[in-house]
Formats: sequence, C-alpha cells, structure tokens
Amino acid sequence: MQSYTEENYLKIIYHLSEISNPVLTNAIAERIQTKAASVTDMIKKLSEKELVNYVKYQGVTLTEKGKLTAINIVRKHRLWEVFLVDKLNFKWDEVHDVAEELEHIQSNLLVERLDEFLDFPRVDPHGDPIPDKYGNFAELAFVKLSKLNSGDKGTITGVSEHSSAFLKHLEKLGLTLGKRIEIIEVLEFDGSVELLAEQQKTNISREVAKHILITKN
Amino acid sequence: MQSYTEENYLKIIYHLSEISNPVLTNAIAERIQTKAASVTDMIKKLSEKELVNYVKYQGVTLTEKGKLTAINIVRKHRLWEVFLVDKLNFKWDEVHDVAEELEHIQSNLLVERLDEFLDFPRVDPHGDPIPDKYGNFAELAFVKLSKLNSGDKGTITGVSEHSSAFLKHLEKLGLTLGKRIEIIEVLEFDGSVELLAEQQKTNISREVAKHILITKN
DNA sequence: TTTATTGTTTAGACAAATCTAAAAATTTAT
DNA sequence: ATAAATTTTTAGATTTGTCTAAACAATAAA
Repeated sequence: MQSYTEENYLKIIYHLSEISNPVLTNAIAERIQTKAASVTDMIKKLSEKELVNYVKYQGVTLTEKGKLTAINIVRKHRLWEVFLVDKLNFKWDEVHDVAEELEHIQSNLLVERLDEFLDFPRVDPHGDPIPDKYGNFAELAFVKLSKLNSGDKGTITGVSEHSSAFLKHLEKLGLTLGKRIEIIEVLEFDGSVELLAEQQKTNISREVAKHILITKN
Repeated sequence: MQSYTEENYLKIIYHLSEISNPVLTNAIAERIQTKAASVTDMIKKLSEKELVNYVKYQGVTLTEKGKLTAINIVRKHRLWEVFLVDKLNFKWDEVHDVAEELEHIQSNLLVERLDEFLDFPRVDPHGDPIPDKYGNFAELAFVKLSKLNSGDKGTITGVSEHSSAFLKHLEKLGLTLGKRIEIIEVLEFDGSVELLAEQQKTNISREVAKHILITKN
C-alpha cells in the first residue's frame, strides 16, 4: 500500500514518461510543485519499494509494479471525472481538482461498482482513454490532435469540449467534423500546432488541439 | 482549512459529545485508536485554532466553529453512504469504511450536487439523520427500542451502532430497516426485550435494544 | 487523610515529507 | 579540453502526527 503522496509521484511519473523516458528529477519537481531535493528523496523511497528504477543523475522509469499502480490511479481519476460530468453536471473544466482527490480513495469494490454505474465508459470528459481494471487501454478509433506529430494525417471525428464558444472558434478556423487535416509542425516552445486543412495553413494552440479528436488515416 | 487528521478528531469529539460533555482524553484515545498523549497534543492544536475549548484534566467541548466543521463532515459521510447504497448497490454494512475516506473530500460544489443527485435524503442507510448545509438537523420522530414498554408497536427506522458484527446480528434476527415490531415484554432482571417481528418471537439484549431506533405507530 | 489507583499531561524521540544551502555530477559553450 | 552553466544530490533542519516513559492531578479506598 502506498501513501497519498507516493501515489501522486507515481501518477506524475507515469504521465511524464509519455513525453520522455527516463523522467528527470526537475521535470517531476516542476509538475508536482516542489523542490528537486524533495523529489530525489521520494524517488529513493519509491526505488526501495521497487516501484521505480532509479539511476542517479539519469532519472527514473516505472517498474511493472509501479506502472500498474499508476494506471490504476489514472483509471480512478478518469472514472470519477465521468461521474462528475455525467451524473453531477460538472463542466469538463471543473472536474480536475476534485478528481485529483477522489482518485486516492482505496476500495476496489467502489471502483468496479462505479465503472458499472457509469456503464463502462471508454473515455473521460476530456477524451482521454480509461484503462480497464487490468491496466489495459482499449484501442480507440480516435486520438487527440495534441498527440500527433508532424507529417501525421487524419480526419476530425469529434471534440471533447462542447461549449458554443469553442465550437464557434473551430468553425471560424474551418476545423469542422469530417475535415481532413495534416500536421505541419508542433512548436516546441508552446506546444501549438501548425496544420493544413483544405490547403489552408492554420495555427492552433495546444489547448485547442487537446480538444479535437482525430481518426488517423 | 483543517488536515485530514484534525477533521477526524473533530468528528470523533462531536460524536462523543452526544454521550458525555466535556469529552475526556481517554475516550478520544480509545475511539481514535491512539495513545492519550497523542490526543493531548492534538487537542492543544485544535484549541489554538479555536475549534475546541480545552481545560486541562477536564476534557474538551467543541466551539461553534468546531461544531459546524464536525457536522459538515458528518453530512458528507452520510450523503456518501446514501450514494453507495442507493446508486452503487453496497450493503448497509459495507459502506462505513469507504465513507470514512470520502467524507474528507474538499468541495462544496461536490457535496451540494451529490445531495441534489440523491434527491435530498433526510437519513443515511443506518437511519441516522443527515444535516443540511447549514448544520441543521430535521426533527425526526424516533426513539430507542430500549425505551419502549410491553404492548408498544412501531417500525425499525434506524440503528445507532454501525459495526458490521452488530449489523450482521440484526440481519440474522430479521430485524432490518422498515420491519414492524411489537414489544411483548421487557424482562426485569436484565432489561432484555421480547418482541414480535413478522409473527416471529425474538429476544434481544438491552445492549442491542439500545441501538435500534423505532418510529412508534 | 494518607495511600493507592486511575487518568492526563509533559518531555523527549521518531518517521514521513518537505525545505534551504552547499556539494557533486553532467551538460554546454568557449 | 577546460571553464561555465545547469541539473541533481547530499546534508542538515523543519513540520505534522505519532510514540514511550516519567511526572503530575484527580478520584477512590483504606
């Protein structure tokens, strides 16, 4: 059993692993809002518990055990987000902080019953996939535009944000359902995306890219 | 804002206050599964925060501020219990430990939306009343079974003891929520109660009777 | 009304998670 | 390749909540 804090470290390391592996101390420190020295301390502890592999000055990677633990927390986080939006009428941008707390509740029965109650959702309100209880992610027909790299091509098949302000913005950019797009470049410094839609070059912010769902083809 | 631990102390002090006021150090120590010295430490801290009034060797009482905080935790605990039973099909003796964790989630929006989602329940699955967001309890018309006399009739509307051992015992006796009962006799020498529940004659100890709540009708 | 018993508090220590400041390793630039 | 800049780690201190052992207060018994 891990402490609340240990769980948070594992979750952050899991998310950062998708960007760069191994994960560097400073990257964790920044994300978890703490000092590098504190991160080093915690990494040592997680390493002793065999939840991460740690090489001094190189960074950390999750062990199989650590990865399963992290995925389980992600699962709980996303299920609770679905609950908050679908059942309690939260907006998608109001759920994060509360889910951040709820993800640490310890009860397998609770998680499985919640999953059932929500009718086994495959994605959370932001379009992120929800792993099953064994830690497996279902293959999804779509991926967030923000996950694509230069050269990738696809079709807009959905959005994960339904405010009329956002939809009007997309319409103005010509990024509507069914449109084919191609990524030109993902800008390093702000994560904004340069793309081609109907011979038209457009730049969209990372925030916008996060809420456009693409079917690669 | 109080820590998880401080919240637990306030809640326990609130519950113990209903039995004896002021609440003694040892009583808290026993309930919270810790040592008297630790309780003294925490009481001092709560006293500095003006959540309790503390007189050395005499015990503690909650201040108005402390009482409101405690009642809010009780409110959340009981609302979550309703959620677990009504929506996730937990049994009434499975909910306590999970609710014990959920009661510490910090979000007023969450609590109010949950209350609404559950259709503003007045009592939890054990029959305990749920205070409103201002800390007020609705008047409920129940009395301890141990206060009844022969010939009295009523309906089981709650319990005031939530250990799963006790709840299982009641289930075995067929004395579950909603059952109608009639007192046959209260035995002089040990205070045990002979009663009729669904044509079935049963004898329960005074201790058990003390923890069953009855609506006379 | 001393003595014994029980209950409570103090003193000092410990583990978890954090911090600051300084040292060490690594990377980048000259 | 050596110096400079950056990143990471160590060392030592701090805070929160806990503990044990000893001292102190209150209550009950002789």
